[in-house]
Amino acid sequence: MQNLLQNLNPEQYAAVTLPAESALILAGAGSGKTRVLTTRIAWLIQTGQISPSGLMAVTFTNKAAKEMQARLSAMLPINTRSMWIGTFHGLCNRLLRAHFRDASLPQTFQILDSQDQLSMVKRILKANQIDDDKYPPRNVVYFINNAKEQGLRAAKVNTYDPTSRQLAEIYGIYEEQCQRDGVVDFAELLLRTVELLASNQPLREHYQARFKHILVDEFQDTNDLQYRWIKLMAGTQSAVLAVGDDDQSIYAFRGANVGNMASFEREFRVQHRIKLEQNYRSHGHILDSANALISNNTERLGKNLRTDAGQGELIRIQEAPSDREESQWLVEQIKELTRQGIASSEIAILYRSNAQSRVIEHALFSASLPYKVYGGLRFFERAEIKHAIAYLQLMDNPHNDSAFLRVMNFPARGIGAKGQENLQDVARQHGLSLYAAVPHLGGKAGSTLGAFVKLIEAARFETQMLTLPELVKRVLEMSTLIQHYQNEKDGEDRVENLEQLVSSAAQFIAEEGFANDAPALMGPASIASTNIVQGDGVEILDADAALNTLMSPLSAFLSHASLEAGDNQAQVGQDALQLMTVHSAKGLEFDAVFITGLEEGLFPHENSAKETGGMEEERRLMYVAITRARQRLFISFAQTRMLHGQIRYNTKSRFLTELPEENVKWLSPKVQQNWFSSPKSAWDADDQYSQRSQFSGAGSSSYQNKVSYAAPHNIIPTNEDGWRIGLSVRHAKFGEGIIIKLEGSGSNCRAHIQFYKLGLKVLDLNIAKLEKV
DNA sequence: GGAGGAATGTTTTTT
DNA sequence: ACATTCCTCC
Repeated sequence: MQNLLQNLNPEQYAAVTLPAESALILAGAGSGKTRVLTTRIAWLIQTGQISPSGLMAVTFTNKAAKEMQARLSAMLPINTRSMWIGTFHGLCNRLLRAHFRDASLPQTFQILDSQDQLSMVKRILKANQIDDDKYPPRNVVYFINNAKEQGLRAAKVNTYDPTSRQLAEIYGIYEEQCQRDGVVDFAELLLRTVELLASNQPLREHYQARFKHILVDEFQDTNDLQYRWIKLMAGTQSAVLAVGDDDQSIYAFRGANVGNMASFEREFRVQHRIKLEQNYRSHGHILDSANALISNNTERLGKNLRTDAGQGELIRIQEAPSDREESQWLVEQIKELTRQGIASSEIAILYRSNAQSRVIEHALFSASLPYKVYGGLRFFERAEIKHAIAYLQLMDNPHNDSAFLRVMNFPARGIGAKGQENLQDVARQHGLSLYAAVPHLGGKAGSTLGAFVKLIEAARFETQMLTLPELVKRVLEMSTLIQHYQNEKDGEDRVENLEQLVSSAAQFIAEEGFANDAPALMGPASIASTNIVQGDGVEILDADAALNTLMSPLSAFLSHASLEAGDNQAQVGQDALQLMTVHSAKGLEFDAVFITGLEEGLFPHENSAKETGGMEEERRLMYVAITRARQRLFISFAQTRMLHGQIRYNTKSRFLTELPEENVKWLSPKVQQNWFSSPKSAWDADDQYSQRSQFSGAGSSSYQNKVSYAAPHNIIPTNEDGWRIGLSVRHAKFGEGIIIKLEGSGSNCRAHIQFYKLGLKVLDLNIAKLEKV
């Protein structure tokens, strides 16, 4: 035990050895959060305060869950597979499998991923002749997921106008369809579990009594439904350890509610709040900058990182005339870092949006610098894999319409759009699944579809006793998927992926502890034997959490395919530069980090201004970006950038002005764009006018650094008609103002103009009569 | 059923 | 600019 607690700093030690009461750990970036979480678990077990089955640890990503299991295994000789360590969705999946009857689900219910959910909504809109211009499928999906995250069923959704009534109606049809198909979407996994626990007292009390300790990672990212689930699992007796960092909350856009941290402290009567502020990652200049930047946010619980690592290097800031030159500069800097002996894989290039990667990739490619882009298509999201999975889903549940639709005519077997529509009509009339409706269909479509149904039935019969890898292999053969791709030009990769599916099935069986010869379709006998019937007749499962005790190998594999879409990350080990969005960089760290595109409108993103709290979230995003760096941090921006086929003229990000001057070094001339680059600049303040007038002259203002640089005219670009950012203009109606952004060119050129009296307007330069002042 | 052209929509993302 | 999806025509 002494080993476990060795080398913890006082705050970490305090967190690890907290009494069995609820607590909030504010864990700053690089403060050893995962270490505290895993050591806490190990300490609780080793000191005999809890058995491995008496605690639950929840994360957001599979990666984090696996990391926790791996570190725990290294600390204690225990089987972590049977422990309740997993993602919100993974653990809910397990609960619903164990209590499928109480949750009114078929035992082999399947999980709809986002793609499937969207196609299902599209299908419903079509079948009910709802105008998808008025109700775009994406919005409908958003509406449904949102309602579910509020815990609202279709019948309970607030409707206040015809549009919301229609949306609620679609939601209702969607619910019915899912139930009939035996499928649940991601939000449903959570909602179903919450409803199950809320309505089933014995079950709820059972789990509340069982899990004396609940640990939640990245608590700032929880949404309302996830928070409700934690409350239901905890009851009043369990000790909940919430670990999070409000300054790293960057997922409000997908429903995360930082407010859950405050609610947690209040509702769980938290007596222990521990701040982990000692940073083990970054050098001083980097950390000071991060601290200074984030102090501009008002909504904070308050935290300041410190380091013993020394000040280190200054942060380098580069201004480039264009995005291409920014990338060129990147190449030079990276070559220099490589010369200094920094491994490429220890260098990250971060950007706010994926669209920015193209020009960077181009420059890196031309310079023959190897790189990896994170965030592409993942293994189980590839079309050929989705097709194979659909066939596998039909083995377990042929009434899954989503799966049926995906492959009933793939590979093509002559079932046209007409036939498909007829089948859907017949199915709707009889209230049947597509599969069950086939015998009611006549004509040519009836016989071709009949053949397809026979194929599925034959496959189901033939594979009954096969193991999972055998079953996958056989289904690939019978479906002729592999054949189809072999005949297709450029199909080699797809064939390879399909073959890899067989090996990933074999690997899965081994990792999850299924018997090598277990029939894929057969549920484990242990489900029945571990169900204990309590006095009041409610079945309570008290098995471990291992998949092999809850599901058939096939069911488990299909869950795995939906819940862990596979790696979207570059291969580790290979020495290549790491390209990714700031969002995907969260949780990672690198020796050297480049943050690119620090421009108003891009970072902070222009869309963020529309959302309440949007600017603060952008600033947290910048905070996350800065704190990824261990030793070297570079920040760059470009005056012009190609975006959506148009040249955009942007000004430097306000975040740059929020970094303390003593921590940064400007590599390029600092351009005088002061009139609008300061976030606090007030347009109606008189002294702003005088600053503006300094622009046309070449001198530096007091606002500037001591050093004076080249005249800004050389740097700020002028477009073909002589318009440029910073130009003062007069409009007959709006009065005087200043151009802060230019979009497009030629006959399609607009200017964003900040008028002193009337504020921001966007004017078409070919229409508006503007006078240069 | 597939090729080729038009229309469309582009912040961030996990499960 | 560019990818994806939709639509039309053979």
